[in-house]
Amino acid sequence: MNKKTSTLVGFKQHNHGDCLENAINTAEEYCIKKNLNLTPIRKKVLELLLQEHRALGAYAILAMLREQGFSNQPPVAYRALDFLVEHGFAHKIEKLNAFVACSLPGANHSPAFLICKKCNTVAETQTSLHNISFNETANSTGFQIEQTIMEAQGICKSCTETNQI
Amino acid sequence: MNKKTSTLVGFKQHNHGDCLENAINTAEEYCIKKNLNLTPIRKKVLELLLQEHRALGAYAILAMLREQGFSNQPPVAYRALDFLVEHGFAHKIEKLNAFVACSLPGANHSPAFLICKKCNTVAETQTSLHNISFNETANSTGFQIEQTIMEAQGICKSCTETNQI
DNA sequence: TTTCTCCATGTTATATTATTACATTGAGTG
DNA sequence: CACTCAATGTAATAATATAACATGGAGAAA
Repeated sequence: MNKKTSTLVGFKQHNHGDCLENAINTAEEYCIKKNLNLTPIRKKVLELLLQEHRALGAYAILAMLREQGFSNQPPVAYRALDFLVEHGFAHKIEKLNAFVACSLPGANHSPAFLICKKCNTVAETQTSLHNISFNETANSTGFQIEQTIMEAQGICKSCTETNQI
Repeated sequence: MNKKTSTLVGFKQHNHGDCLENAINTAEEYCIKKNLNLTPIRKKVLELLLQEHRALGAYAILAMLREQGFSNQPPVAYRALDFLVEHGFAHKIEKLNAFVACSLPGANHSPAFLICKKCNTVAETQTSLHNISFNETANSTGFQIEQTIMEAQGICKSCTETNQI
């Protein structure tokens, strides 16, 4: 397999402070360019998600918002999440009914996720090739794919190693 | 693409009565062989699912069970569904929080689903090849995949054609 | 037979996730 | 100024899922 067809983020070491700041800056620039309104709530939710490489449930986010002085009715979180997902700043992990910040903003989006059952870390990969045969299967029957969900659950390297010690 | 790498069921014509009866028979034989207990409730839920090529929510199933005289508390449906999913007779469609009968029982299971947004039909395909690059991406980072979810949403051929007329 | 065990089911209650509906605010426009 | 529209505030409720404990009944063990 050609290594260039896939990128992995989330089970690697990286400078998390930079990671967060870069992502926020990128989002802000993108919103200005696209005339989108990255309001305080939306930005805060994005920050909360970026602080983790785990999926957060809407109600976990809601609790954090309350701590920051925002209103804590469910629609507050869901609206912000809807905005972030709609514009590619975050993704919903269907298996967990929870949300992660996008690790590869700006990229053509057909992401796939690796979800560790032990530590709940979620890694995002790109799926340029993964989907080809799936798409072709679909197209050959006349089915027009609009959105694809790919999520794998298992155990990440770090948890496997920890377990073996 | 090699057509043999994927099979599609659900957007094709077929004799539904036979389909249902065959599936039930297959399930019964399989359960005898594996010493599994296909109780009346479990069998009824499987029948209900087989009558559709759509995903049914647990509460829709529950309502149908009640009509048939079964108890209608949520655990009744969820337990039966758990059994069916665990043994490969049904699948959960995460995107819909709903369940479909397995279209390819006995097959090595790494299914992928095509979900029509218009008619809600769910087609099951096999993913022998689809997953290879995903698996390799995962493995190359030491992630051990236990289960993979692949679901595509879009418009099926029949709905596309209907729309155009 | 009696008792034991275990699986399946019955039942109550509650947890978790998500949406509907309507009111309010506030920035930008005509 | 008042209109509009997007964003937010708020209350209520819908939809999905599970925990916890009680009951029943088949088959094994005594």
